[in-house]
Amino acid sequence: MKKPHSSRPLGAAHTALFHQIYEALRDRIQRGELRPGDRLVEDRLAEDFGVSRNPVREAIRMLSADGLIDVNARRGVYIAVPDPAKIQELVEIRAVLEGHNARLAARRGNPKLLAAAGRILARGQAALSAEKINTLGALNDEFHKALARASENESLSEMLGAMRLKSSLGFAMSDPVVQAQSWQEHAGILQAILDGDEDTAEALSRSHVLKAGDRARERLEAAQATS
Amino acid sequence: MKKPHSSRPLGAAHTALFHQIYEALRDRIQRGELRPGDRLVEDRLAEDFGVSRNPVREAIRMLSADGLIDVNARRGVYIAVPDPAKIQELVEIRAVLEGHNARLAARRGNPKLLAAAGRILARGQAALSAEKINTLGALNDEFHKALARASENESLSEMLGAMRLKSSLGFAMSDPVVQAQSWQEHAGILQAILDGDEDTAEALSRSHVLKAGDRARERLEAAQATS
DNA sequence: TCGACGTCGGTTGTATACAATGTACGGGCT
DNA sequence: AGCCCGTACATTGTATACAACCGACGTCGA
Repeated sequence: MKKPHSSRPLGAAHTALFHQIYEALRDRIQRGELRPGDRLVEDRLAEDFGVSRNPVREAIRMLSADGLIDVNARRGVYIAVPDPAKIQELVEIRAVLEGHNARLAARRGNPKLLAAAGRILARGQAALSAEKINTLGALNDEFHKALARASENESLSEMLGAMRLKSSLGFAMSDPVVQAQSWQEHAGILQAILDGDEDTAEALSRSHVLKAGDRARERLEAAQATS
Repeated sequence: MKKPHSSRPLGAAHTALFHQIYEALRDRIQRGELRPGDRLVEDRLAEDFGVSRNPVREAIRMLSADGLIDVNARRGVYIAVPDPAKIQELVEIRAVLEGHNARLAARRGNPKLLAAAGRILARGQAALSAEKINTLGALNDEFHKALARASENESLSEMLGAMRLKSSLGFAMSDPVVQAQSWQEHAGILQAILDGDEDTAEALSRSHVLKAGDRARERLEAAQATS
């Protein structure tokens, strides 16, 4: 169950330990190394990271506030197990926000930021053609991040990032045909933004998120049915 | 600067200390007992609450993840000082979400939940007539909470609550005339929801949040100009 | 007079130690 | 056999102790 991840000694940055641990755990969750339902034991984490329990606990509190883990008082903390209904709620909210974000991006029309998004889009399509499926998940995240930046609303950008992470807990990537459709939608969204067509950009973004949410939910329910 | 708040010994509930402290600090921030820019010293808080520094630190980490406090590594933590630009960003996002929430509430049309909102509305209008201005802030929060419940989207409800808190950091209440207009808008929103008019409900909610945001920002900039 | 430097108090960051609770396992009873 | 209960262990929650760093004050020198 637990890979002997063997604790690289925390990249030795000059930020506080609890912060490094917070980011490390966050990364592991995002990468799927820690999966929903997995238990986090403070002692083990402390030993793995080569620190005491205090920084670990503080990191855990932050993850808890982010909603990435569930704390059962005195019964241990677990990676949050996605409840399909909650995920659906989050997806609906994210659809609205992502749509608004696209509208703002179209309104701003910042050439530099949109060009950056275009580059990510090209890389995604290239990776798709080359069938480098394992990199598509990260590129997908990059693309949405680029779009978020293009709206020039930093708070919105942060919120969308957090929501993407929360609503995509279990699964890392899907199969090629689904990815192909997804990147086609990406292209349409970016085009609408470049055209300055706010209504279309918003509508396409919304439906994109909702569709991706449906696909994810299907897979989630299928996975939970087998367990 | 520091009132001798004298530390009632934490209501003696049976939840973990760090959690109680988290909620206590959250409350103090919401009530305005702790104001933006105020410093939080771990030792003092620990002594005030009659506990050690560990639970205090964990509570601080949670508040930090919520965005309610700013942490300057090794330089102390301070109640977040609202940057007008950021507040404006948050208000815009909140307007979109509150609008969507109203749309959902109109779509659901849950009689019980809408009746509850109606009762809050009546209490607010009564308090307005009686010029009990100091209670209007809490009632305003209650009304928006009731509306959030009426959309029957728990995640949205939580997010809106967190955003209201963050975007209304410094100020507790405003003057009577502003409040009167605000409660008039509340009535309009609820009426549209009761009519099942999704478009109107959304539009009114949006403009309500944006107007309230403008008023708050004016007062904030005025306050910062004097300091 | 003014600025560089050293020292010291105050505060944050981390480690270790102890208390308290939950869980799992096994013995005894029916 | 099956269930109840008690004991031991594992783990969380909290307290205390130590280390590292920041900032302010004062001294010294130009």
